[in-house]
Formats: sequence, C-alpha cells, structure tokens
Amino acid sequence: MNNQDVLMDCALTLFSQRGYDAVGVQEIVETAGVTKPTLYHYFDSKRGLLDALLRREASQLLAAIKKASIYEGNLVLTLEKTCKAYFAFASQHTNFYQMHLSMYFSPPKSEANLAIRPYGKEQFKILSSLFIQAAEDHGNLRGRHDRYAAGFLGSINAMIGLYLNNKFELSDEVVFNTVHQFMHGIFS
Amino acid sequence: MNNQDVLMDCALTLFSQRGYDAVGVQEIVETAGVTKPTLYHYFDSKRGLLDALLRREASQLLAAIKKASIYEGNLVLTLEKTCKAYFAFASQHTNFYQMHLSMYFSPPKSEANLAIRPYGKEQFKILSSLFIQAAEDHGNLRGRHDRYAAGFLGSINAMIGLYLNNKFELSDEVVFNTVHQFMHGIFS
DNA sequence: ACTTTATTATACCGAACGGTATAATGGGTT
DNA sequence: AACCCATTATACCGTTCGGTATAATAAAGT
Repeated sequence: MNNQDVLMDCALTLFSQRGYDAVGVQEIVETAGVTKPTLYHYFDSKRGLLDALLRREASQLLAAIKKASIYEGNLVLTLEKTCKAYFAFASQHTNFYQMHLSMYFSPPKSEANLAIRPYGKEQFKILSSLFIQAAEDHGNLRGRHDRYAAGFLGSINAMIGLYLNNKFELSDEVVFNTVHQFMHGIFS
Repeated sequence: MNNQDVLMDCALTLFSQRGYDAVGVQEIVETAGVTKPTLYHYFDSKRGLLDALLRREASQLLAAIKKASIYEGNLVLTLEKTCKAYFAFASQHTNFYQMHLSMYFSPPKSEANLAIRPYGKEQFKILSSLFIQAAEDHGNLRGRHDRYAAGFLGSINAMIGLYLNNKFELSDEVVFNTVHQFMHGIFS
C-alpha cells in the first residue's frame, strides 16, 4: 500500500471524527507514519489532500447513486434501488459517509463546505432528474422535483444518521420502510 | 446593548458562516469592537462563549418545539404546529439555525458536536415522545417512534436547508406539504 | 560502477492559535 | 474628594498552525 493511500486513509479517519479544521497536518503524518514533506510531495496542501480524498471517495458514491437512480418506469423500484445504494455505501464507507454528512451541512463559507459543494450539487442533480423523469409518468409530481429530492435525501440521511449513532442496522426492511413512507406516508 | 450580547452575536455570525474551529478569538473580539480580556472576563474560554451562545439560543428553540409538540389527539395538527414552530424559528434565527444544523451533523468528537449534543438529545426526546403519545391512538405507529422522529426532523431540516440556500420561502404551504407528505406520502 | 529519479528526514519559517498577567481606566457610591 | 469595583487596554506567554528549504537516502536504469 503506497503512502498516498495511507495518508488519505488516515486523514479520512481523523477528519471524520474531529473535522477538517480541528485536525492538523502534523497529526495526519504522524498517524500515517510519514513526515510532512512526504504529504506535501503528493498533495500540494492540506486542502489538496482533502480534495484528493473527495475525488477518490465521493466519485464512488456519485457513481453508485447515478447507476441506481436510472428511472425505467417504476418509481418505487428506482427509489428502493437508490436508497439501497446509499445504505450500502454508508455501511461500507462508514467513516467517509460521516465526513461527507458533516461537510454537507458545514457552514457555507467553511473550507469543508466549499470543498464538497460540487459533489453536493451533483448529488442533488441526480436525484432531481430522477423525479423530473418520473413526473412524465406521474403528472401530480410535476414542478416539485427540488422538494422531493431534498426530502428523499433528508429521509435517507436521517436513517443513516441513526445507523451512525448505533441505533440500528441498515437492513432491507429499513430500505422498504423508508421508501414506502416517502411514497405513502407513515399510516399505510 | 451590553458587550456580552455583542460578543455572542458576533460569534454567532462568524461561527454560522465559517464554523467554530475556523474562527479565532481575535477575530471575534475585533468584530465586536472589544479586546480579548473582555471576552475572557465574561466567558472563561472560547468554548464557554459557545456554551453561553447555545444556552441563549437553543433553549428558545427547545421551548418553542416543546410547546408546539404537545399532543392533544390530533396528530396532523400537532405535526403542523411543530413544523411551523421550526420554520418560524429558522426564519427568525437564520444564523443560529445554520450553526445549529452544522453542529448537529458535525463529526462526533468535534468540539462543536460535544457542545450541542445535550440539546440534540433533548430535541430528539421531545419529538420521540410526541410519536409515543400518538401511538396510543394509532396503534400501527407503535415501536417506531425513533424512526419517525428522525424522519420527521429530517424532512423539516431538508426544507430548512432549501430555505437557507435561498431555494424558496418557508410559507404555510410548505408546512402543509411537509406534514402532508410525511403523513400520506408524495402521491396524495 | 554510475547516474538518475523518486522518496524521505531534519530542521526551520512566520503567523496565528487560545489564553493570561498587569495595570490603567471610568462611573457610581459614600 | 475618596473610594470602590466592574470593565477595559497593552503586551505578552508557550504552542501549534500550514508550509518549505535543503539534503540525505534508496532503488532502478544504463
């Protein structure tokens, strides 16, 4: 395993637990067992390390969501696939999803938020376009794709939040419940 | 206006835009037009300033939610009142709600998260108990109060997130839609 | 054996960090 | 006028911040 990946892995662990600002470069390189110039050899700056980390991880998330959210006429099925993709990714990349969440909601002018914004926009676009496509078959959805995308993602992240706090597992049952509730509400 | 409040207001503005870690004590006192010892006279530390700020603002939010979420037999009505209380507070305390959101999702061992955790727990307890009470009238809700609390709060915060990004206003129509969608799904 | 090239270690930079010691203020009370 | 006391200003503490200059090292190619 090369030092680039070791550095990114260590940075990911530290960032996900205490945040980008609170973790110093010194601590990262000590954890990785290398020295500072090594870090600056691979990444030009602390921010460069974060960007590389996002490129490596967030692109995987986006690819998974993009693939899962292809609409083929069955909205429930597509939402379930998408929700499942989120849950699977969050389970397999727990640290990264924690960091991703914290960056997504971080203050608008913070370094972390500026770094993740493009990926957030992209994520939102993917979900929005899903609801736009679905609105062609279900006219009563029309014109609300932004709200639906935000609401659906909010529901998913609420469940992942519970998972990250060890409240429960992200089973297929939770996938079903999340989507079913989104589609039909809590009563049915 | 006394310097305590001026300091808290300035800190709030700065924290909400760039985050607790990224804002130095020096910048806070300069913005407030005072000097460092003044800050340390009123608050023992930077963290003490944050705690005082949370005491002042978050307690208002909790009080508003607590009052709005009293269940009196009509779940839809109670959820609408609660949602409206969130929206009203977020509209009137934009900066604080932005900071509150970012702290709520901040890394689990970050200073910000440790500071807001008790308020987060309390908030969650208030919403949970609402669904527990409602389950006495609606048996099919039973045993899922955690998921409902998280999901409802997630939906609310998703809308407030859109509002904070200037996507739209938090009108009564959005209150109705948010609650209605939570209760009956996106189709009806 | 020699050179090249990628990678690493040591030591340091100025600036900003959170926090504090000391003493000068200035307004109200007696 | 004398005093008190809350509040403030100046100047500084040691530490850590992100970042870098210089050179040693080690492996690979010729």
